[in-house]
Amino acid sequence: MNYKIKSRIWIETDDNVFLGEGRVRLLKAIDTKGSLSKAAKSIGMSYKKAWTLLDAVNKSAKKPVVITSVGGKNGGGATLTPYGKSLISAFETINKGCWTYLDKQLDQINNI
Amino acid sequence: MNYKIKSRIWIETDDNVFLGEGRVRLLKAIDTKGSLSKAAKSIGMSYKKAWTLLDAVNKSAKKPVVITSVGGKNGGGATLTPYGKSLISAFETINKGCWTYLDKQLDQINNI
DNA sequence: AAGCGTTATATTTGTATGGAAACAACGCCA
DNA sequence: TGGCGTTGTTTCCATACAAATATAACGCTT
Repeated sequence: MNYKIKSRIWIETDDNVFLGEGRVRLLKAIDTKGSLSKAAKSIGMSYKKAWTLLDAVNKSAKKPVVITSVGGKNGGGATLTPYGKSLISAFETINKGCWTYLDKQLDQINNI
Repeated sequence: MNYKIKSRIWIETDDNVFLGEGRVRLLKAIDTKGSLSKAAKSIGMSYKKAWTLLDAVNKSAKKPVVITSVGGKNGGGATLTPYGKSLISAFETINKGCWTYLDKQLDQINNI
């Protein structure tokens, strides 16, 4: 059995984690579901954890990432801003590039 | 304040973590100290945790990484094999390459 | 005005992780 | 042969993390 190289990347501001793979997955679910509770349920995450993650994202973001509203037409909801969509896109592009870089290095480990 | 991209890489075999940054730090300390207990103390890690990590490394490695001996001249000890040294070197090279790749991608995040 | 589906928040409960300490086994050495 | 400094292993406890539960607040809708 050969070795595999795995990686995790994330974005920080002042030692606060801002964006990682789990948060990106949550943001994408928010984009398709339109609500935080439905997004959390769709990815098997508790509402509380989802709310905590979203709160951390919004607190350390330079511009708003998700707009939430309480009460109203359908009880409220959460929508991803264009800035949030761009962030997700950039994150995933960089992440894929990291994977392909690591794949190219695999021989250095397996051929020792 | 600008964003920073951070990363963690590790090596797996069959869903078992084989080598990561913490294990590499432990292996390097073993190389300089010659014993597991002294290595653990030198990097502020409990002996039990160090032993557990080393056990996992040895169990999923394709060739021996650390040779341990019980009893004897100085009570025993732990020595890094040439294979282990090569692994550490390759791991750190790949890790640095990952960091420089990510640094080059930073503008994609900060310029949105 | 009551009901609904949200967001937002606090409280409790359960679980997993990690450290501390204790101790057996081992083999050289004096 | 007893002492020493290791590795190897178990047990217990504390702490942090995660999950479940409960509830308030909100504002449209009917």
